[in-house]
Parts: sequence; C-alpha cells; structure tokens
Amino acid sequence: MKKLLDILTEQFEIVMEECGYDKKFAKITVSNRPDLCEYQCNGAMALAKAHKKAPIIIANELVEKLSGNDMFKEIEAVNPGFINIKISDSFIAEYVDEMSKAENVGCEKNIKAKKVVIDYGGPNVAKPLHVGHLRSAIIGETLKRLYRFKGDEVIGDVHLGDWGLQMGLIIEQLRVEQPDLVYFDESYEGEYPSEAPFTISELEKIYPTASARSKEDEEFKEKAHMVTLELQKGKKAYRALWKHILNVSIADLKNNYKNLNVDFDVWKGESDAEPYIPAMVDKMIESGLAHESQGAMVVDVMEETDTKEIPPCIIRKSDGAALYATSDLATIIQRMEDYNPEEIIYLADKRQEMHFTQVFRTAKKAGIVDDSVKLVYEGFGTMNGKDNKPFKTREGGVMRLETLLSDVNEVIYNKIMENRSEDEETARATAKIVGLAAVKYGDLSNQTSKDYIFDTERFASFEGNTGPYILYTIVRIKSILEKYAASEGSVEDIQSGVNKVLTPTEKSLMMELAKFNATIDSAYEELAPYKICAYIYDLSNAFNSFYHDNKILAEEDKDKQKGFIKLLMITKKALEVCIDILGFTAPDRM
RNA sequence: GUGUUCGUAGCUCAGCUGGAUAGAGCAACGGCCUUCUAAGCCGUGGGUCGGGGGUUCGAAUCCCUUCGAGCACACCA
Repeated sequence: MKKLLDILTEQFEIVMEECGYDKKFAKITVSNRPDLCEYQCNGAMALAKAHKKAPIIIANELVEKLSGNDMFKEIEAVNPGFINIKISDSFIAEYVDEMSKAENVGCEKNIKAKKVVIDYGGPNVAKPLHVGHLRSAIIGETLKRLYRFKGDEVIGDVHLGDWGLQMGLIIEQLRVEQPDLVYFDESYEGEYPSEAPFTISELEKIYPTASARSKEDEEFKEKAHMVTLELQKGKKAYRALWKHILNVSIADLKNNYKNLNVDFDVWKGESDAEPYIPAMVDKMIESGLAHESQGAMVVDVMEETDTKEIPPCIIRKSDGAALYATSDLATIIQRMEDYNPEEIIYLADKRQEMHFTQVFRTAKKAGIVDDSVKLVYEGFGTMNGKDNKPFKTREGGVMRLETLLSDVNEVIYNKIMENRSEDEETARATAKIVGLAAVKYGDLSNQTSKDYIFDTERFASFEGNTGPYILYTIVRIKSILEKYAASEGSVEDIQSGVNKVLTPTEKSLMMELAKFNATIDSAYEELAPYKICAYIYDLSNAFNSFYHDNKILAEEDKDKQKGFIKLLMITKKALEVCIDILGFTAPDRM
C-alpha cells in the first residue's frame, strides 16, 4: 500500500511537470505548523532561484492547478512560498479503511526476502545474565521481529561464550571441590553419567570462585590452562563435563530469555566455530594475507580513506592461540556454510566498533564472504544508572538481569494494588507483563547508539512516554470493544468502514494511523526501533485525545458508532503489531 | 596525542537529507471524574539549541574554529 505522503507528493509531481518544473521539488511533509495546516510543500522556494521567479508566484501557480482535487479540503499558497494543505475527510477515511483491509496493516513486505543472521546474545555459559546483556537481547529481538514483519527470513543466534579458559577454570575448580567425581578418575573407562554433578546455582558459584582463585593461585591457573587445552583436544572426561556445563547453563539461560520474551532460533557458540579455525588461519598464511608481526600472525586492514590508524587484525597470538577475532571470523565461515545469509547483523556494545571493523575487513579480504554479503555492526550505548555512570547495584557490583526485572515488577505490582482492587495472583501476572513493557520500552525508545539512564522510578511512574502508557491505551480500547460487543454484537461483523465525516480528534487519529507504513519502513531501513516507540506514543496520544472528545458507547447515531468502533479496531491493531515487534504484549486489564 | 560520538527547558529526551513561532515527558502551577479505566485529558510558566565565526533569501540542522564530556586506539572478550 502506498504511503500517504507519497500519494500526496505524486499529485504535486504531476502539476509541477505540467508547469515545467523539476518534480523532485514536489516532496510533501507533515506540517510543522499544525495550527496552519496538516501537510506542506516547500518546493516552490527551492524552485524560485532556478526559474528566476518569486516563490509565491510558483506556489500560486501550483495551488491553482490543484484546487479542484478532491483529496484536498484546503490548499493555499502563503508567503514567502509555502503551500499549506488540509486533506479531505473522505480521503483520509478511505486510506484508513484500506489499511484495515490490507495485509500487514498496509505496510508492504520486501519484494525479495533477504536471509539474515542476527547475532544478539553473547552470554557466557556458567555465568548469570546481567544488565550488560539486556540491550543486546531486546534490541536484537526487535530487529529480528521487524525484519520478519518485512518478510525477511531471519535466524537469531545467541552465540554463546562456551569455549576458552573459563571452561578450564570451572572444571579445575570442580576437581578441587569434588575430587571423587568419575570425571577425574584417570582409570575410569565406562560411560559418564547423564546427570550433571551440579545445579545451576552451584555452577554460578563455581565460576567466580575459580576466577578469583586463578588471580592468586598460580598453580591453579596453570592447571586450568592445561585442562582447557585437554578439553579442546577432546579429552573424553572433560568433554562430558563440558556438555553438562552447557546443558545446565543453557536451560537456565533459556528460562531467563523467556522471561524477557526473547527467543533464539539457534544456540550456537564459539565452540561451533572452533573446528574452522586451523584451516582458516593456515589458508590466510599460505595466501600471504596474514603475516608475522611481533611474533603474532596479523592481517593488515588499514585503508587509504581511513582518518585514523586501524591496527592490524590479529588472528593468532604469539603463543599460537586463537582469540576473539579469530573466533568471530571462523563463525562467519560456519554461518556461510550453514545458512548462506545475505546479511549478518551483530549487536554489540559500541566500544567494540574497532574490533568489528577489523573482523569485517579481514573477512572480505580473505574471501570468507564476497562483496554481496552485508556485514553490519550495530553498536549500542551503555545503560547507565542515575549518576550517568554504567549501571551498578547499590554495592557497586553487576546487577543480575533477574534482579532488575523483579525490582521493576515489584514497583509496578505495588502501583497496581494502590490503584485497583485486584487479587494478588492477577496483579502479579499483570505486573510481569507491564514490567517487561516498562523495561523494554524504556530501552528501545532511546536511539540505539546512545547511552541512556535506566531509572526505575521513572519507568515505574507510568506517566508520559512509557511502555505502561502505551499498554494502558490498548487496555482502554479493549475495554470499549468488549463492552460494545456485549451490547451490540460482535465487532467483527461490522461491514462498514470508518466514518467519512470526522470530528477533529477523529481526523487527527486517522492521520496518525496513516503514518504506520512509513514509520515501519524507516525503522527497518535505519535499524531504529525508537522510531516505532515514538510512533506508538504519538498514536496513543492521538487516541487518548479522541477518547476524551468522543463518547463512543453513548453515541446515539449507530452508524457513526460503528465508524468509531472500526477506528478503534484499526488503532488497536496498529498498536498491537508495533508492540509485538518491540517484543512485549498488552494485558486485558490493568 | 590521534580518532570518534555527543553537548537542545531544572531533569530525561525528540527534532539534524536547511524552511514559518525549536517540540514532548517528568518536575511546578491551574482546570476536568453521577457518563467508555483520571495509569487519562485540557491549560500556564520555563530556552542566548555549549561559545564564536562562515555558507544561505532562511541554520538547532551544513562548514570551520573553540570549550566541555564519553568512548576507542594490536596479542582480553
């Protein structure tokens, strides 16, 4: 379905060409002076110089040609050369009716679906999710849903940190704590138990203990290195333990992500890329792409257009070990082999920009991906506390994600109990839904690349530009639709469209609705979830004004009432589609 | 030091492919519930768009400069 502004622009393009002007100046925008008009065209002023005419003359010329067009209710030229437009009720009403019938609420899918991998998890096994994992998860989840909404095929990959020294540390610490386990019995030759010798909470304690110990105890650290090496070489006992660590940890992670309404299609990790590393590195060396520098093997990635020094990408340390970049490169090979995507998007902290620049350039130079594959790094800003410094617990530690969520839920639960009489179970369930919306909207409504302040008080205050406000709006609509259905019959049976003669707030709501496809498209093109947030906030405002100015259930003109109900249905649909893309849901009551 | 992002109301943020009077929310103040959820709506006050130059008919927006802040700059991930 065409965008409203494009339809209006086309009208101007036609008359501009008729008058001998370049149609690129026909662009219509939403008015920045709503007191004067709804839409505007500023092209006449830009045309003035080229045609050596006063802009107002050009504007008048165009207006005269358009004045008979029934899309417009009013169209006038204003000094110095603005063209002010008000559209007709019937035009906007027909547009909204078309939206309600169209697939995807009138937002067209891509003609050719892309295959895309989104890498947006990055949690480490055996470590709890903390607030540092929040942004990646919720922004990534939203992009995945947005891409799917546009018709693309998306594979969301959690990309676990499941390899490396940390695994050795855990196993070695386990040996210290439980030396009698069969895994540590060198003479044992049977099958290893299928039950893990630890629970998730035990596992979560083991890693910090081991990590602290390795900093003080050289011998322990040495052993952990050995264990890591043996694990990587495939020692059966350690592999079996490693599997247990993975299984226990992944089960817990899945549960945590589920609470965030975040869902990954594949649970691959660094270990899956590992097998590709030796051949990849060898090939880079053989081809002459990689060269030795200070004992390490590196790939030069500096380009002439760079404004600063880009250090070479190290693919093998001087001690022969692989590192972050190596693993990421091997992961690209694995992904190309498994999925052959046209695009890979990485969600990572914006401080990692240099790293991804190096990796992407190396991947292209090494021919791991050809030029048609888009490698996208989407760096996000830091989530800060109220002091505008990276978010910490009161004690200065890293806050677990669970804790953050339950804190927010608690505040919201208390608000619900203050405002409404609800039984505890219902209130808890509602608080969970609203809490998630508060957290996600609070995050997504900021531009991805910017730091933002996570302020529980503010998010929990429920007022203004917040997730709960959006949900409240949806709940209001649901409530009216329910009541209407109870007295007048199913809302789905209404065959007629929205009203064609509009009250002012009714028209404003329709004009806001009509921005849907343009908003989704620009959010998609710019990877900008905040645009969807801004849109549903405006849409909610428009609805709430409409709600106050029009009595829907008390409306005596039944046809007009049906038109209202129809408008509510499409508004609800637009809001619900948007929050679904943002990864949260609305309760039935709150 | 080099590069990079940013600096808009007391606070949190939009606006930045140049257009009319720079917008929201919070906080402050004042209205609106016998009527669809007042977690709402309507209104008032609040600004040298960090400073200075330039380009332009026109600059928060583009260019230069300066001040201030964050971040990154090869063997961590």
